[in-house]
Amino acid sequence: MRLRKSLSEGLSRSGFAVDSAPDGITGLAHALAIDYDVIVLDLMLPALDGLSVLRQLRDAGRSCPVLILSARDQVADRVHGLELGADDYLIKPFAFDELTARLQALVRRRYEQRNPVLQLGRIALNTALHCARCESVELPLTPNEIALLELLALRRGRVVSPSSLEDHLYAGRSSVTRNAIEAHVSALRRKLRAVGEPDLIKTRRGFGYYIE
Amino acid sequence: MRLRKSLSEGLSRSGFAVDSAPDGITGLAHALAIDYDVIVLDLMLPALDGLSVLRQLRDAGRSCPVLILSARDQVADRVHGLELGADDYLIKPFAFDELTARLQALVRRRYEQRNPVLQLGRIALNTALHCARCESVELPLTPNEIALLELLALRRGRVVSPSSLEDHLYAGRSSVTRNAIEAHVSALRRKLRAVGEPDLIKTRRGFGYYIE
DNA sequence: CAGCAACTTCAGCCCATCCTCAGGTTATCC
DNA sequence: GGATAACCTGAGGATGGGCTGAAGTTGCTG
Repeated sequence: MRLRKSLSEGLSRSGFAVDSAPDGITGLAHALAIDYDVIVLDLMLPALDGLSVLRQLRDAGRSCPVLILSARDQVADRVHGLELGADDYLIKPFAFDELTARLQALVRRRYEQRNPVLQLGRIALNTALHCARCESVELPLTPNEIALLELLALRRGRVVSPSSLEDHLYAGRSSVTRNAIEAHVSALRRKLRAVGEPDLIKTRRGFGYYIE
Repeated sequence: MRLRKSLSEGLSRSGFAVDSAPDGITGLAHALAIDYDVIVLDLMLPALDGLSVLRQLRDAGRSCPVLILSARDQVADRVHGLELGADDYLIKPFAFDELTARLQALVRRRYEQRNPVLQLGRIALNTALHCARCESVELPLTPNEIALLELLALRRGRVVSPSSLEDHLYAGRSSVTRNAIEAHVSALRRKLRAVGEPDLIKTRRGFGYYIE
């Protein structure tokens, strides 16, 4: 309980957008519903234990990176977790900095594995460096604009709904106006237009935005 | 008992084509014989309990999406169900809308995972991009028209009632004239006619619309 | 504390989209 | 074959979704 809350707050402060769940079933449901960048999974969970959550996640074909938290004496479980496809583990108690470092490594590795550079028309989007270049000149994008562009790029070929974009930009934290997303899209388009890519981000009325 | 009947009727009214079975053995037999889009499985069943049904279904190599219905105090069973490969669960009592929403999600996920493009005659309907093409030229469809076409396409081979279409287009929100649907169908047909597919959407007088 | 950058909200505009109406057309039933 | 109900469709006014510039807010930095 206390651990969950303090982790949540600490990670938020460190710049992660955090969603947290009180038990295994809820957590699994979230993990199946949302494509998280990384999952921190405590092996000691109410309702559905961590290993089962992990197994079902993998059985569902989800490759999302998972970091396991385990007690010092849960050696067997930890090993089992790694066999089931966990990507890293940490033994409680741990230094908070250690956790953020590992998580960043996992997130980075994930995007790099998928090839960190996505080519979108004349725009080269580097998801590892979080920057976009047009013929090797860097676009001056803000964090939200980059995040938006990455979300659309990683799901290109699909329409992404504004509410889904909200979820990923804000992780359910604040409740913002629907217009916030529109404003960011607008700003992003202006900057794309300035380098001669006016039609990269398209609108599908009534559904959302998409690329390609 | 009562639950089964009312579920059956409610789901039919919501546009699902429903088969129901009074006990586990019958249900399992149906599930093995027919490749359903989705299965709603109550854990409390006569003759053969839900978990056994699920296990045998999975043992037979069937990957059909399964949604479990369980009582609030059946936590262990629910967990077990998820371990056995159920895709979602709902705790009784539940809101009916919640059920239809989950079922829609399961059905859609299934189709989209396979292939987001449905071929309807010469029309290629992309459910991920929410657009329709005829020999690579895009049809200028409005959101409601696309939604309509997708609903009919996902249930092709079956007649879909106007009230079911209403439910899905408006999510129960507003109450519109019955004519609204007719108007949209009309507009959709006109656009299909323009590309040489005049008879894609057919009318079954007194029941509704269908494709193929 | 001032300055600045990023973010969110506000307000207004534009126009695609919707719904309804009214009248025409087609199927069904006796 | 006529009556009736179900369905079709074009037109037009109302709606509201989406875009954008500008103003207000927050939070960081020096």
